[in-house]
Amino acid sequence: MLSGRLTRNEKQRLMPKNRPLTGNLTEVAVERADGMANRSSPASRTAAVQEALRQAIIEQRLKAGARLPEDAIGDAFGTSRTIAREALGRLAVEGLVDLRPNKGAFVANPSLEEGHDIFVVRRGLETTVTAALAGKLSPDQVKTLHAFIEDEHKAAHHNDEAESIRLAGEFHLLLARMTGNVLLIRYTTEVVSRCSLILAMYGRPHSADCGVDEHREIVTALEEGDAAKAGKLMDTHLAAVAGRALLQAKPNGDIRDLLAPYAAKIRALQ
Amino acid sequence: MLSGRLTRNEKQRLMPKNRPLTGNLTEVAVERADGMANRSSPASRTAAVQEALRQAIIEQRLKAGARLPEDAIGDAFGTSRTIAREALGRLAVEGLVDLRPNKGAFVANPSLEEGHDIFVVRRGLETTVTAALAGKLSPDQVKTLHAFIEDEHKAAHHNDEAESIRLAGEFHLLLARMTGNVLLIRYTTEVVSRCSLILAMYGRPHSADCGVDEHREIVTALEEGDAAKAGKLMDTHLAAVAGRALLQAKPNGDIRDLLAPYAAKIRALQ
DNA sequence: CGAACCAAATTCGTATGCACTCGCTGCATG
DNA sequence: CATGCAGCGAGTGCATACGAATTTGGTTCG
Repeated sequence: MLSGRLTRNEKQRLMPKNRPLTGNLTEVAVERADGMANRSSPASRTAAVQEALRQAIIEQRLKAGARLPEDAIGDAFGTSRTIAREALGRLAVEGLVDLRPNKGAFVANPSLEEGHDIFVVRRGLETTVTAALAGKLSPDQVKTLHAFIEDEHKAAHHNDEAESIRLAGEFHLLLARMTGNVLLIRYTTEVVSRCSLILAMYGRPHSADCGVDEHREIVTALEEGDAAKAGKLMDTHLAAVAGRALLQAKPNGDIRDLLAPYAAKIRALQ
Repeated sequence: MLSGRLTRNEKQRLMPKNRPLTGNLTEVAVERADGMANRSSPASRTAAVQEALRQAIIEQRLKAGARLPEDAIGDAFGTSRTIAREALGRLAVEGLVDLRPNKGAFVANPSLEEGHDIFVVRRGLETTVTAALAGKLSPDQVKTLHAFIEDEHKAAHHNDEAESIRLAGEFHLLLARMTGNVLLIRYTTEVVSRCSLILAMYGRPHSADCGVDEHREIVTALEEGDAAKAGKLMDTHLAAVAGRALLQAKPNGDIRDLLAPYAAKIRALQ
């Protein structure tokens, strides 16, 4: 019964032309419609919308600071504002969306400073991950990790920046999931999402691929059961990623991008 | 216009007698009504309800596993289900509430295992806090901390267990807030909430007060700027708290409390 | 006497309507 | 020409209505 309703997407064509919505919401919705359908369980439309928006934000198809009106999202996904609102609320908790009372939702526009803070937390969390994992990986898990690193290597060679960032994030998530610690998984997922956004915003091009070898080293240390070494490697790895990314604003942005953070700051004040 | 509606509480008397609601929702609501009123800004009713429920859960006025029907909460607080639902959703994110699709919301009933996981994360986070704070405390902050520890000491002497647990949590929050790292503060707040619940559920009586001296030591190490020492102290402190708490189930619970976890496990299966 | 089935009640999931708030535009005024 | 302010439109905040799913209790049949 759910799948039938997703075809309602034609509604989007009569979306109000009111504002030059930076990223095209309808594209996102259409593309994701399949994803929602072939997901084995409906798992609540909210989750589907949330996931779609999350991807769109991380991939920067929805630009930082872009407005996210509830009805536009509802229309785009063929649901009511209720669903859209709920999804936005959850994304706000994740830190990918800014929710300003009586003003609406906006794609998060983290400053460099916030980015720094997030990386600090991430380093702490992932050090915990390595501590939990050192010497406790099953042979299967090790195999999975090595296979994954192989994929990363390939993506890096193809100079596919977006894919590299995504895979790098996935690697860290993979590690977190192997701990089996639900809370640790959730927090790690959140910070990785946010870091992906930050890297996409501020990272220099080709800054992600350097990490593959470091990933390999970390896995090796984990296999050896050397928690201290693994933790150290992870920490310096993340510090390196943060350092590469957060030194400066992305150089290839046009004026609007460069001004966006300042505009956001002003907006935040009022 | 809002305040008038809170008098609707008489509705509760005809609340269905279907289940022996472990904690009385209406008590919670009434008590909190003032809190909502004298809060300077309305600050959204959702937040108020969320806060009230959070307190109620941590103080175990709403017992673990208790049902939290949306209408009952709405009625109790004089709002609609919309608000109640939103608040429950946020609490679910915090881990204080279990949200089972199509079945409703329940007060979280963390198992010892989950408790262990949460403490693992907490140790990681708070180690990060100490790392961020070591040698960076202003004289004012140091003074604040010492004053706080003094309060803890007094509460411990009064054998006020609930207050001791609350203050112990507050101390850790105080530290986290001093980092100024928004994300770190949020995560720490969450884990401290959940740990409070777990301690209340599983902690042995008088197990909290032992921590005061350890708090003092941690602050001293932070003043000295010895990050390693402070981190170590924090880690062992939390390990000790966890150890004291999680060794066994609370002995003074009545039969229903003792059976609750098992009941929850069965319910979770189906 | 027990099991299976059906019906009623409860409660959730979702949509939608109304009111209020905020920001903007255009006009009047110093 | 700058400033203040009414009116207006967009969009959220909240309440409520309706359909669907799940549980409960009773009833019937083996």
